[in-house]
Amino acid sequence: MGLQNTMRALSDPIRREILNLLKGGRMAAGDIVDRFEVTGASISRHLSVLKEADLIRDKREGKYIYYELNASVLEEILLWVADLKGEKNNDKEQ
Amino acid sequence: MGLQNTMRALSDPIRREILNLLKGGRMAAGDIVDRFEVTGASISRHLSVLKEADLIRDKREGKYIYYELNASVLEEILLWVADLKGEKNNDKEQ
DNA sequence: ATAATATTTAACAGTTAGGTTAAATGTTAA
DNA sequence: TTAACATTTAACCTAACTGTTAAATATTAT
Repeated sequence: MGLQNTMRALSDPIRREILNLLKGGRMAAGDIVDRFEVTGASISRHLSVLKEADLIRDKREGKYIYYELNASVLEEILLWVADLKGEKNNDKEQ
Repeated sequence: MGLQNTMRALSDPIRREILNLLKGGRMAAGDIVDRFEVTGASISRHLSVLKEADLIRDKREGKYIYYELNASVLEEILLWVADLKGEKNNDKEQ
């Protein structure tokens, strides 16, 4: 939970690309693996990082495990970034 | 440059906190150091990571080096996140 | 020029991250 | 039950990250 988990999860390009893929709908782990040059084990750990961050959800159906995007967590990032971009006044820190 | 640099820079909590501090206006490196428990050398490297990502700019004035926020880079993140949150249709990847 | 202050850079140590292969687990089908 | 398939977990290796202390650089003041 929390911004830290989310930011850390998003700091890896493969993980961001996985999220992009899932934007188009849920995918089985194996289909995700096929989109990358790294091993299934490696993707599996990326998926677990994304899951810990609650950026994706998984659901087993038979021998497949489907992953889907959970974009709601991204709201926190939007707020954080917007706040930073927001009122950029020139108050001096004391 | 690019999203990767930005995301990596934002993945560290100290660096995010530095950006938050700079939201209130520019600060000299030493004043930033005073806000954290780690050494000046450590903060200095955090600052250089943020600078590489173009999230901050620096300007020497006499013996002080002032850092200020460059929030414009954050636009890219907003776009990326918004896109991910956006049209979440249910097309299957082929 | 020397000293004092502000900040960065270098060298090193410990930890974390991401990749690989091999073994383990869960599910389906023969 | 055995085999085949899908996925994860474990063990291991290397590279990257973050922190420390000490040395280097830049500026100002004496």
